[in-house]
Amino acid sequence: MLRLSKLTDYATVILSHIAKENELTHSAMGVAEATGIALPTVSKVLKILVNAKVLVSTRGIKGGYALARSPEKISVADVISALEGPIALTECSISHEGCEQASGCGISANWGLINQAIQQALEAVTLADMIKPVNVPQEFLIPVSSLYRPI
Amino acid sequence: MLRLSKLTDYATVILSHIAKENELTHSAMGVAEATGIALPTVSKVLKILVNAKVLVSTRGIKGGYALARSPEKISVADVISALEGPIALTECSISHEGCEQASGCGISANWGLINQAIQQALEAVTLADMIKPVNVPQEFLIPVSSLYRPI
DNA sequence: GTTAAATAGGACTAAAATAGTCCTCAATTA
DNA sequence: TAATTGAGGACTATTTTAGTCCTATTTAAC
Repeated sequence: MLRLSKLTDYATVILSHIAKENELTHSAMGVAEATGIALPTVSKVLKILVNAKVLVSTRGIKGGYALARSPEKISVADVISALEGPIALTECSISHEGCEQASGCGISANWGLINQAIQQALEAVTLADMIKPVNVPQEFLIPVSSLYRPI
Repeated sequence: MLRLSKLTDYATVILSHIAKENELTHSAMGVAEATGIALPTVSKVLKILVNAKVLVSTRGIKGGYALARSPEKISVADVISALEGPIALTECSISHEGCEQASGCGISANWGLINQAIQQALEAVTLADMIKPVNVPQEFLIPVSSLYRPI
C-alpha cells in the first residue's frame, strides 16, 4: 500500500505535539499522556528521533526532549528517513548488489527518477506546515526532467 | 523504508518484458523463463494484474496474457495500486475510522496533500517510459498549492 | 468427443518485518 | 544520595508478505 509504518505515524503526531510548545522540554511521559500513545512506544520513537538528530535530549531530573532545530527546518522526509531508513522504493535504488536483471535493467534508472521526485515532495513539507490546521505548503514544482543526469 | 513489496517489483519487470513485445500473448511459463522469476510467483502476479485490468488474459491452449492498453497508458501508479492497494501513506489518508486524534488532527489534511503529490509523480511515469533504456519522462510539474481544495 | 495446454481462484505454509514491552545502565539535579 | 529522566539493547508477539500448490475452468487441436 506504499504505506508508512505505524511508528512513523506516531512520530509525526509526537513531533507535532512537541512543535506546538517548542520552547519547553517534554518528558516521554508527558508526551505519552498528551498523545494517548503507550509510554514504551513513545519512548522508543523519541530515542530514534534523537539518534536521527531531529530531537535533542537532556537527561536527569529536569530532562526531556526538544526539537533540534526550528519546525520550518524539519521536513517530512527527515522524519520518514529517521524511522524507516533511506527513502527508496526499490532495492536497486539503494544498491545494485545481487540484481539478476543484468540483461537489460534500464528500469532502475527510471526508478531513480521517481524516487527523486518523491523525495523532493517529502522534503518540501515541513513540521511547521503540519501543525497549521489546513495548510498550503509553500509552492513547489518538480520538473522531473531536471532530475535527469547522464549516468 | 517507504518501499514497494517484492511483488510490485516483479510486476514492473514482468510488465516491461510483455510491453517489449506487445503484440504477442505471453504465457506465464514463457514470462517465467524470460525473467528468471519462479513460475508460481509469476503466475500470481499475472493474475493480480488481470484483476486490476492492467493485463487481459485468454484461456485455453493458445492463451496467455497481453497488455490491456498501450504502454503509454499504463502508469507506475496503476501498477503499484494493483499490487498494493490504494496509494496512501497513512491509514487516515484512506479513512478516518478509529482515529483517536479527535482533539486536533489537522495533520491528516496535510498528509492528503503529500499523498496527492506522490500520486501525481507516480502517474506521470508510464510503462512506455520504463522500457526506454534511460529515459526522461515527459515533463511534469507538481504545484502543490494547486492540490489545495477547501474541505 | 477427448486430450492437452493454458488461466482462475483460493488455501496454505514459511519467512520476514514490525510493533510493542521490558530490563539494566547512565546522567542530572535537588 | 535519592529521585527522576533518558540510553541502549534484548526479547516476544503479531502481522504482513512471499511463495507454493491444488483443484476448477476454458479453449484449440486432433
